[in-house]
Amino acid sequence: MITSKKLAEMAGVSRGTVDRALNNRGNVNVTTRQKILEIAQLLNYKPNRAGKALVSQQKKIKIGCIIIDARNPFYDDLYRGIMLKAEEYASFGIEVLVERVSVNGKAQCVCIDRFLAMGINALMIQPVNEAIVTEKLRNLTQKGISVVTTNTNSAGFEPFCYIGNDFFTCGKIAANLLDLFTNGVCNIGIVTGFRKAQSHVERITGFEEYIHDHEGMRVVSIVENQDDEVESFSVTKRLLEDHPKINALFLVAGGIYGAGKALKAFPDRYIKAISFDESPTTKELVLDGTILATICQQPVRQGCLSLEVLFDYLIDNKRPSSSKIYTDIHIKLRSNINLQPGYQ
Amino acid sequence: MITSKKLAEMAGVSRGTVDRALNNRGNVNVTTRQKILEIAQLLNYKPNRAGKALVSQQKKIKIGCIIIDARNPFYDDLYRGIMLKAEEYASFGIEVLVERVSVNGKAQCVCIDRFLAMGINALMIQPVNEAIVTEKLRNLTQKGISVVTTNTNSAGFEPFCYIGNDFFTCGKIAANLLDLFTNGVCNIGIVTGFRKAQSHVERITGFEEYIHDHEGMRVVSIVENQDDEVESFSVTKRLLEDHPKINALFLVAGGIYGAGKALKAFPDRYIKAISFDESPTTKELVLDGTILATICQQPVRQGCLSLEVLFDYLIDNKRPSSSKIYTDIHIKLRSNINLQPGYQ
DNA sequence: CTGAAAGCGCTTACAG
DNA sequence: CTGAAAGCGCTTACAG
Repeated sequence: MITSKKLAEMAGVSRGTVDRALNNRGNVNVTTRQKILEIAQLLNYKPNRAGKALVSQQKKIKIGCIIIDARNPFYDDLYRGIMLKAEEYASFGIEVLVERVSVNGKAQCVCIDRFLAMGINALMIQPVNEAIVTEKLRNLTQKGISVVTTNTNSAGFEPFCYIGNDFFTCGKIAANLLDLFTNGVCNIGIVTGFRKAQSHVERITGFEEYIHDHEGMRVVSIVENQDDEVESFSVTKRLLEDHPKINALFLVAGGIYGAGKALKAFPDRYIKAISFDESPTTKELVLDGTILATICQQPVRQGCLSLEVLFDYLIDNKRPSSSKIYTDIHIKLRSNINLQPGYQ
Repeated sequence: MITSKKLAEMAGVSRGTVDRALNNRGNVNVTTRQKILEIAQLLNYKPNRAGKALVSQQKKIKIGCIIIDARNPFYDDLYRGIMLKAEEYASFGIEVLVERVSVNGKAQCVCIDRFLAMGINALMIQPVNEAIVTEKLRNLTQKGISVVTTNTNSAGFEPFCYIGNDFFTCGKIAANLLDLFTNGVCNIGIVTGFRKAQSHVERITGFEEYIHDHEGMRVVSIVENQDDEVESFSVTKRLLEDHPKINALFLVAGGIYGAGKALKAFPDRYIKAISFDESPTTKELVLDGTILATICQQPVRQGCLSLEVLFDYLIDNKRPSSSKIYTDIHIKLRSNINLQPGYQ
């Protein structure tokens, strides 16, 4: 293995100088620097991660994490992913602070300020889409604190890296499944969460793009359930009553349990339904056949990846391959919804 | 952070003694050992990975990898996964040796012997299912060399860890998809690779278990294509000619391109076809609608995981959570077959 | 059975 | 602009 010590010997300088040259810390004579870089290149020198990690512990690196606090098992999975990595990184001397904050821009900002006071070096956040948060995150970036946004993004903010889903493609896949389940002929009812929520809009846009060149597929009506189970039950029920021809249902966001209850009120309509994510109630609906497929987005992995990206950057100065990392999209049916996910 | 140095101070002994006690290296007075373990437990001591990694480099750890050499892009992906990790571990001073060997038990054994002579500490292998290989792998295990089997296993051999697919469940999922695509009513033709290949048999068993309680689904005939494209074309063509009622096709293994060609000869039959993996030719068949869905098994990730498991064990003495790690099963349709996989 | 010393590869003050 | 020394947390001979 080629080490910085060997490099120093070959260049006839000290290891300190090698370090300064390779890491652009200044205070190196230009020609000396050139020489060192050349030799490093020639021997394909790669700094040893273990050595690097050991000394970076002295920096007492802290990573702050803010995830949304709401009654949604999806967020619990995100949390689990974070904790998995937090534990691993503890053994590298890195401290990970995690806070669950309600869906509220101000509350998120307060938490960020608290993290700042504690001296975090990087932040992972599932941001609420409010101007006040965008502003705050921009501020952090200016201060040199890298921000990773997970699962959602704050409009107009350019994070160090976004980690999450490609909502547009998810919508397309939903349409593709309905196409296959109905032999390309269906009257579709769409139940969305909020007409304005960016992720919900993107899913519907992807869905519509797919059916655009599938003549037999038609959207009959779109209703909104505010991500609320009770509301979802009543709007879905009314939707199905008002449109007896609907034989396919696209459940865009929350309120799946409520919609499922409504579906069960029309057992003889054989409506093909598609949903997202796999909360326990959704799982049950897939298992009992009310929902034929649900499209999942690896929340645990999103949590893991967010910390991995920051770790690699803080310890190794290694940037992610892209500023957007999309997790895999899993189609789950009755026969695979109960599988343990592979190693996260 | 709590370090072995701190532990030593608290127990009033040297770091050497702490090390011997915690790692069961012997030569420690029983009561001293007890005391050290107690304190470690109390303070929830976790050894620092960076420190451990740094010293384990002096062992010059070598991992040997043997994957099958055949014209199958699946194996290339496995190779890519291995190389990804090999590069990462190089920066931990670990050497990864990779050989591609033809489907031949003796050739694999010769390669293993070569690796032994080079002093490998662990082996990753995609074993050929022959007694001679099983025997050799058992031998390695006895010598204290951990063996991970990837993608397939050698009958009767208990590896340190198996990493790959759950073929049985894959078969079930295939049946589940056909169920959904045909509204539960179909006459199925099955094209398998080899009647005796374990993985092919398992996929068919899973498939049959699913249709067992789905009255409308019926298997009309099973044919064998020897994983050969030309053979596959002719047996599939004959199958469809002989059974005009077949409206669903289950492609169990290789020869997908040939089967696709045969399918195209019967455009007016609208046969619903399902396959496995995503070689370039299979991708094309999914994109042009000949195959509706293909079930994929993350070969790159299988390669990565195999090395990860060995790394964690060699460096950290950490065993995998289970002796079988199944990678995720991805259902790919026209709308998601061209997506880049998330971070491997 | 135990401890003191040296070393893994890297970076960080500090003295010059 | 440069080098010598110390140190991160762990393990490994070696001397007693």
